[in-house]
Amino acid sequence: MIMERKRIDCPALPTGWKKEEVIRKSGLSAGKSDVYYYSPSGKKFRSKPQLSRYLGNTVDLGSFDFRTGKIMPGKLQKNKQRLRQDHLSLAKGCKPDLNTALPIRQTASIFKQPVTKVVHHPSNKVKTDLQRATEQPRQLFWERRLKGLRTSDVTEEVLRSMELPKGLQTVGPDASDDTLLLAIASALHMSSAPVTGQTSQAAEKNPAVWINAAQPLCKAFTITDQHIREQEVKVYQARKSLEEALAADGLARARESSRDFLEGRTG
DNA sequence: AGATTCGGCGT
DNA sequence: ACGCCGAATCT
Repeated sequence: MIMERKRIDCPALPTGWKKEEVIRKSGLSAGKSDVYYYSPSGKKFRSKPQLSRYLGNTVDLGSFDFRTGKIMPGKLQKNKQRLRQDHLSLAKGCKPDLNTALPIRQTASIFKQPVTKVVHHPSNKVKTDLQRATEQPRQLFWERRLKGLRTSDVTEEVLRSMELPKGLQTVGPDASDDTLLLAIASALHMSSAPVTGQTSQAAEKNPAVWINAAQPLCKAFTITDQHIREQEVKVYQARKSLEEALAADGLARARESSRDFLEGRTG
């Protein structure tokens, strides 16, 4: 007997995502149901955290109800978020979860994502001035929050991290190279001003007092022609592998859609 | 091996 | 009461 096993389009998710509900037919929990989602590529998801990890920041699942598959506003958004990155998430083998453990703003985004400053006064008006992005107060040592973040691809495999040149060294309370890398990457995107590092000698002795918050927490550095030439090679190689990846992806998509067509499916 | 299915822990 | 995920079972 063929059970009704229909995968229905889920409008609350990006196009191509399907939802399925399976009724339990025996055991103590007979009559209850399980809900699954399928990505456009066919990967199965059986919980909201799993879905959330996969979609990352591309979709806000805050008010997404996994069981119904609909956005449910009014459903108060539980603050499941710990203020500190505590023992629980810092514990062995537990990778930080970009989506739930940290506010989106703290990622090294290519977009400016300023902190919103809310001041209570009836006569205040909302400013839409984009320029204010650069005027926002910045927390001293905010880079510490980048600690432990890892780049990973959609399959959650951790990608090989970049290595910084020897000449770059951290200043301040967090001495890890990982954080330094992220801090510098952020600095490059946050402002069009040159990234110089901390130029004050005093910053090294007493960072809390002398840090220039507009600059990443690294010692001042010098760029040589040799550095530039090396970087040019890296960029060339990166472009080449991107080109290859795009070509491979194009082929894969073409294959998949023709297969779907032959098997009478819809895309 | 991969998919399916139900149990049961934690909240 | 239910979300989530481990693991037994099925194909």
